[in-house]
Amino acid sequence: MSSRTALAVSTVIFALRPHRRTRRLALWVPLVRRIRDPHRGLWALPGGPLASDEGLAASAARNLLETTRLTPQYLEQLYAFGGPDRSDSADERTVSVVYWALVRPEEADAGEAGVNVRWFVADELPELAFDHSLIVEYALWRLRNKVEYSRIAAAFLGETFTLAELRGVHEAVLQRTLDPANFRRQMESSGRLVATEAYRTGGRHRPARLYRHDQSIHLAENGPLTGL
Amino acid sequence: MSSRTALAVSTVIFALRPHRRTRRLALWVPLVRRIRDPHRGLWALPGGPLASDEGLAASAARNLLETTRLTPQYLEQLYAFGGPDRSDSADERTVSVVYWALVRPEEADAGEAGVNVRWFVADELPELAFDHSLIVEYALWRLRNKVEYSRIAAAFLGETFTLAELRGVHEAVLQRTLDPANFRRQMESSGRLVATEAYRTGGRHRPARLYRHDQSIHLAENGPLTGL
DNA sequence: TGCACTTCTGGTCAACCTGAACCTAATGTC
DNA sequence: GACATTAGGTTCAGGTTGACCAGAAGTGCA
Repeated sequence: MSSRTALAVSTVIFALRPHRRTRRLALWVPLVRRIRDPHRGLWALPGGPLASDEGLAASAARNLLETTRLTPQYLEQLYAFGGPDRSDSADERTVSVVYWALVRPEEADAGEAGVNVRWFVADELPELAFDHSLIVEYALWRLRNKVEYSRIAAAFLGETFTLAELRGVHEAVLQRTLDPANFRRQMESSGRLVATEAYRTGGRHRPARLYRHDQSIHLAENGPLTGL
Repeated sequence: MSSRTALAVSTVIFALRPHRRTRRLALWVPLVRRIRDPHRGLWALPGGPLASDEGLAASAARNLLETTRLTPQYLEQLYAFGGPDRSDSADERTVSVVYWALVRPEEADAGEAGVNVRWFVADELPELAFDHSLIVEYALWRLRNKVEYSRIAAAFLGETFTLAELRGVHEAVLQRTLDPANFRRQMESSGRLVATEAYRTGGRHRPARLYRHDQSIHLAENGPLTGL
């Protein structure tokens, strides 16, 4: 009854890199090892208290930078978790505003530095602190839904890319193979792609045309909140 | 820099009632007149500080009950707003976790009592306090999106209803007319409806069969968060 | 009683979308 | 130059969608 309520911001960060065993693209998530009770020693989402003069999204981006040295290509609010049971300690309850972010693989490599930070494959996580397992599960659900009707897959890729590369992102996120011809038809008719005159050569096969995304289209459509 | 951060929970409450002029179904929203600065006299979303021992959703439901005497048929988190600029006063910043709720019209009538509470048609709102106009706009956007792929329209109706009544809800939310025959076909093939043996008589036309929703299907699919 | 009127309900049709299969094009390798 | 491999394009069947039509079954009125 007399408990205080603390406000924290955490972030689920996704990167796309080959799985260690299968070499196929998989989603990776960086976690931070807790160095104090409760849940000391368990892995948790990067996050921290909200600075008094910054916005929620800014706090997520700052914390992401501090813990993983990364800047997100895409950042969106996921959910605010505030059950009275998820307390840090007996006399303090924490409400967490959680964001989810997408970063490029090159960036993810550069971010390996942090000593208490380690990257995990998103579907092979260890036991996490607090309710963070549920949070990651929900973030994965949102990502898998959103990749189908937005162009957020672009956040995993560079400026230009082949349709096979873009398809690889979708396949890794959705965890199923997609028909190349049908995928091409869908992407071409979506109007989100712009064909360039460049080609990706070097493979032992016909070169693939490079595309880029139409920059005038937002990564994801969030209605009236698009600007935030 | 030295400002404190307060945590509040607000709710955008939707009911469906005939428009005062056109007599057509429209979305209504209850607002509360502010009795203190800042924005004294302006209308604002019902809400209040989070009690220390309750969950976020519970706080929204309690506040909804206190200000409008209503219990929601549907309640879902909308977004957490926390820009550093939306402060109540110079030295205190407020982070608002906003929910949106759907209530039945009968309930909405009973809720007229509150003296500083008034219902407005959702697209004809006056100037609102803080960033509440944006919040309502976003809630409307979410509602209009969600009504197309979930069965939340049921929250506006009673236990049983005719297809015309259900179509009326969709038309009012989406603000466009729908073909009765095609709407029927879609609803029937969705598997969400169960036909009853009762009919609605009394109109000067052929009686309409009454349907009810399949209770085993959730109002809205929220993935891993369905239980919360 | 019979007719007008209204909405319910079931159906058709063309356009579009989707998944699946197949074919040709263009490169590197041997 | 033959071959393996992936890019890129076409076709076909099945399902879905919007537009429209017509009979069914009530109420109200002559």
